[in-house]
Amino acid sequence: MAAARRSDCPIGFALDCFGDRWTLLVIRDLLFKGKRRFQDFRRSEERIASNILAERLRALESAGIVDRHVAARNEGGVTYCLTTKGIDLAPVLVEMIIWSAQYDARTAADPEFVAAARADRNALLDAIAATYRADQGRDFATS
Amino acid sequence: MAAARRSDCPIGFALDCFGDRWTLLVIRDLLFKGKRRFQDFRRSEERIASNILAERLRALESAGIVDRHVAARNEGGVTYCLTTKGIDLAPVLVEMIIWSAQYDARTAADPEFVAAARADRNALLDAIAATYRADQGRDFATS
DNA sequence: CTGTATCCTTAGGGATACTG
DNA sequence: CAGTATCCCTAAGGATACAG
Repeated sequence: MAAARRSDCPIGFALDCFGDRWTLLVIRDLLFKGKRRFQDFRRSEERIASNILAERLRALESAGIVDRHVAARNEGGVTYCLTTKGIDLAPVLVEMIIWSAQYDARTAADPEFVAAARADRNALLDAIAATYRADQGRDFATS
Repeated sequence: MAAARRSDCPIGFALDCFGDRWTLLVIRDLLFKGKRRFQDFRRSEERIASNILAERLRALESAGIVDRHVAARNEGGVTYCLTTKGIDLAPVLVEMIIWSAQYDARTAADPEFVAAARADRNALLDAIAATYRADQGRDFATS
């Protein structure tokens, strides 16, 4: 169901994976907002429709960026989490956040986050991955 | 003509600026392929239509990411170049290239480029900016 | 709660022709 | 060469209802 890729360019490939108006927001929710459930994503500020969300999650799963887990009955519900391939998108998102923080006055990026990124980017990325893996989902992206 | 922004999230802002199927390819052409002219962009592998290209260039200009220059008559033509704000998108593109190089076998990223990025990312970004400003437009992104 | 299923609307995009 | 102007069309997205 994936659209035919338009070129062998790495930028083009990345665009094919997450170059639409919704996918990166879902990844943001996973990476920075600790969201794991369908309804969590739906409640995000941007108000994604349920059919669109379902489709994006399926696409992300089939791209190997997200894992879908069906919890035991008594646990309730379905959860999504990033694979390593998904966590490896953190640098892309971080650079986008830094760029927006620099050029958009209205952007609600955490100044501490940006300062940390500039001071020691590798340490920040390690921290993000560690935090993600610890499943604590601190909200880095917005105050 | 810019669509209303959907949120104050920095990721959302970035998406509003270049989160479509074409804009980042134009920026790629400027940043890594030394392209400066309308027809250059049109000749890119992905074959953008002239009306779409014109619209994206206008949007990029009005976002302050690209500057439009009308050369003297004897110089011929119109050229586009990145502003500082546009050059500052290099980190985003670089991370996308690294990610694609890691996860897509078909991607035609220059191994030297990726190695340089991993070895000393800041040096690479400086080199990109310097090369860009020197207007040499070496082709970093693809072999 | 996690999705499907429909229906409908619109914006984005392709093709093509044309202009200064 | 650097775009406009049209026309057309489809895929992407919103609303809503509902199923397991």
